[in-house]
Amino acid sequence: MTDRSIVHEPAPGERAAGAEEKRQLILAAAVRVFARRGFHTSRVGDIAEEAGVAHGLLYHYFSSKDEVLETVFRENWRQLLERFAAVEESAEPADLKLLGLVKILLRTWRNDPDLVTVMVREVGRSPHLASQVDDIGRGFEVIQRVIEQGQAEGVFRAELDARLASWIVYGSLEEILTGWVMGRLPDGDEEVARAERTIVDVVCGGLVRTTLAA
Amino acid sequence: MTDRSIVHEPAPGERAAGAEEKRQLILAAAVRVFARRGFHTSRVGDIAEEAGVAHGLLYHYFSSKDEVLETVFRENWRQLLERFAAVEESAEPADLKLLGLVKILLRTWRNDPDLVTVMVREVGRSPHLASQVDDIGRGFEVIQRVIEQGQAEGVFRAELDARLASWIVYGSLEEILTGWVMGRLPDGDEEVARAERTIVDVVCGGLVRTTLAA
Amino acid sequence: MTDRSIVHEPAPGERAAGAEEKRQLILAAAVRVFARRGFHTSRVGDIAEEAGVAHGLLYHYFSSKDEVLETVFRENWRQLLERFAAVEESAEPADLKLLGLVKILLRTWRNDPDLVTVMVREVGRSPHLASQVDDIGRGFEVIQRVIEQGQAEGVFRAELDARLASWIVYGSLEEILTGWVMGRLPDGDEEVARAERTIVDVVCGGLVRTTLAA
Amino acid sequence: MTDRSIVHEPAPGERAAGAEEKRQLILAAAVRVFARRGFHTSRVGDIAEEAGVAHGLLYHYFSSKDEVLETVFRENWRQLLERFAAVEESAEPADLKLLGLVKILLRTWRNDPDLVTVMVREVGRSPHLASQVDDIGRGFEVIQRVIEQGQAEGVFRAELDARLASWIVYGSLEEILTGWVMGRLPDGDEEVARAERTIVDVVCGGLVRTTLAA
DNA sequence: GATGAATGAGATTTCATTCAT
DNA sequence: AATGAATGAAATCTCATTCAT
Repeated sequence: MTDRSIVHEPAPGERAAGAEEKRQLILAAAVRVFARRGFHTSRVGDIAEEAGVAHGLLYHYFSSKDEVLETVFRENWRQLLERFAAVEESAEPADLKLLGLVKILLRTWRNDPDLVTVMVREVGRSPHLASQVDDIGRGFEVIQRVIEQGQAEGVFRAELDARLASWIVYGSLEEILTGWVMGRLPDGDEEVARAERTIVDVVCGGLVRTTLAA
Repeated sequence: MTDRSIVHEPAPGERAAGAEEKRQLILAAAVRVFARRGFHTSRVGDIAEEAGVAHGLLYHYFSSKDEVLETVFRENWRQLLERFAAVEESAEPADLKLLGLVKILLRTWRNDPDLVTVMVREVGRSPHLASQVDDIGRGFEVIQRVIEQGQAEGVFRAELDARLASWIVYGSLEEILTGWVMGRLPDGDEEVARAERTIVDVVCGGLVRTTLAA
Repeated sequence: MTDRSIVHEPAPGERAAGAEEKRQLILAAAVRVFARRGFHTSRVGDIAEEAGVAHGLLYHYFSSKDEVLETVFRENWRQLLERFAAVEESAEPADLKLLGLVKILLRTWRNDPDLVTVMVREVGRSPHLASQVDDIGRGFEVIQRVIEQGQAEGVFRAELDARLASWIVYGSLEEILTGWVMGRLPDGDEEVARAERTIVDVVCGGLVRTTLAA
Repeated sequence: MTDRSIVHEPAPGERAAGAEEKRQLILAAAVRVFARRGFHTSRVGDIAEEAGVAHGLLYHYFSSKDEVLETVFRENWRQLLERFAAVEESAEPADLKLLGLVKILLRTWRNDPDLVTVMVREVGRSPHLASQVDDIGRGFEVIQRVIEQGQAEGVFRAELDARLASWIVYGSLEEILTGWVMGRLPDGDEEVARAERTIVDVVCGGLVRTTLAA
């Protein structure tokens, strides 16, 4: 929606609007199909059928099956990055920012599990989606900067490698999402809340019981 | 190698030995090819060529391309689990055990990057490898038990969810391996050593600087 | 031809008509190829080439090579059964009906030897064409009912097993068709006419010279 | 057995006897497998497995899968022709000879249904078994000569085409065998007896009730 | 925009046959 | 004689993509 305002609209008539709707229809269908069957085993015909259009139409909006996946990733990851940026720019202390980032990712699961499934399973580790490399990196960088900020503020330990730490945080998130995606980890509302707490708790406070805390 | 002594040898002749060698040849070739091109884009012919055998022979030893991947996973993961078990059964305190587990996984990267590439990219998140589900879970369980042991010994904080914590630890490991696999994270000897330290450091000590430590 | 008027036409445009034409093109090509090389030794590519289309198109209309054969059988056998029914329902005496049925089968050879070749060689005795079983049986039943009618009318001997007799009649026909198909029996116009006569003559009158006839 | 005496026996030792046994073992297994799955869908490995030998051994005794089928046909058809010849040379009248021939073929079904299945389904109509052509023809010729003898003796009607008539007789037999093979016709002892009677009855006496007979 | 017929490269898998042991 | 590992031609079928309508 907000997105739409950016896109070139040839005419404010129904034609263009209808066309854009179809495009979104196809993208949404693709997410469902990719989530269900995986990218490689999904057929272009499956996506078209799920969207209720002829499969030829898909090539009106996208140049290939790969581009559909890339678009799914790009358009959604951009939204995520925007929300990341909002957290980063907030006035919170570093640890609360970290919690904010964690919440953004984990709650996306509740909102759109299919989308997360696709992101986690298909995009994260496939080497052939060119665009994704930089964009994903940008997510890590936000986490890294928040950690560095915490170190600069004296809240986080300065001796830790902030870059590696950002990978640890992100890895924790992605693994738990994967657990939910694969159905190997319960994912009710309560569990999501607990996961948020536990990740921040472990990553910030560590597993070890400090003498004072005891 | 160690395997060989365990394996049933149908006949003490060279035939069986030769056959087993070929099987291993194919499996090793498959790992290289899957690492290079990904499972779905690898052709059976590529594997055969890499192994220096006719592609038909592959079907003498395996019933399908899928079974090759499954076998790669199963046979190697089993080895990993055995080494995990050794660490778990050692007399070390919980945090050192955790370090031991971390080392096992991260150093495998140095020993056999292709294998890790395949495990991380193809197996970890593909829902269609039946056997894998249980076996992977068994890895998590070891980590979880080590954490629970730490909690029981009073070293680790008891209020943390040990199961989620094990996913966090494993996710950290896998993400950094992924970083190496994708070439997005430097992976020299020094970096591997630092990653080991950082993971244990973060997970055990947390990011936050405790008042006393300061 | 007659068929066309019955078939459901999805749209009154040329598209559907063109598609149906292609389908028939493929079926006709398949008959020629199967007749020439036999079903098992015919390649899907041969059929496509004979039809002048890409082999992929065959799978647009049929789900497998087997289904092509099944369709050839089903659609043609149905026509035959309709002509059988017409004879059965006519007002002729039983022996003339029998002659009618014989003529239908034997003259098909002259009209479409390839089709008969396929029917005789590939369909009649292959156990894996599911649909065929019932339909073939229906052909026998017509013959049997005509014989039973003849018995009821007192023209045919009542003590004969009508079912077995129908198999005898049909076997006579099929064997002579086979002889033509295999080139072991001459098949000119005259021979076909003589075969018609001889079959009816033998089956109705018997080989034995009756005293009176002598 | 009787056969064996004709074959060249390299030495009267066990080696040769054992070898010949294996050959027969393979042939018998082939008949069972061909009957069960059809020639084209039977694998050489199936035959070997059924025979309990390695599939390589098959090529010790036969040059190809085709040759196995050809051998099955040749060796068994020869036996049949010998029995046909015995009937032909007997002193019986033509109609009884005809009955004799019918009995030979139909009773083989009871003795060895698998063999008949293979003969009927695979050999009779496949154009690629070279040798068979002449041999099968020889069967027809016996029938034809018996009919001609009947005509010469004045028992059978002279105006009938003896050659076509022989095809009719043979077709009747084969069709009923096919009915048994395909399970579309009951095949108990009684049914076999009735089939014998009916075939001779129809073919000799005809379906039509003669005035006197009535 | 929309359809779906048509294409054809390409992938997996099968299996008869060979041959070293 | 006997085995079964090894070969590789060949076949079916899939499916992304194009394009005429």
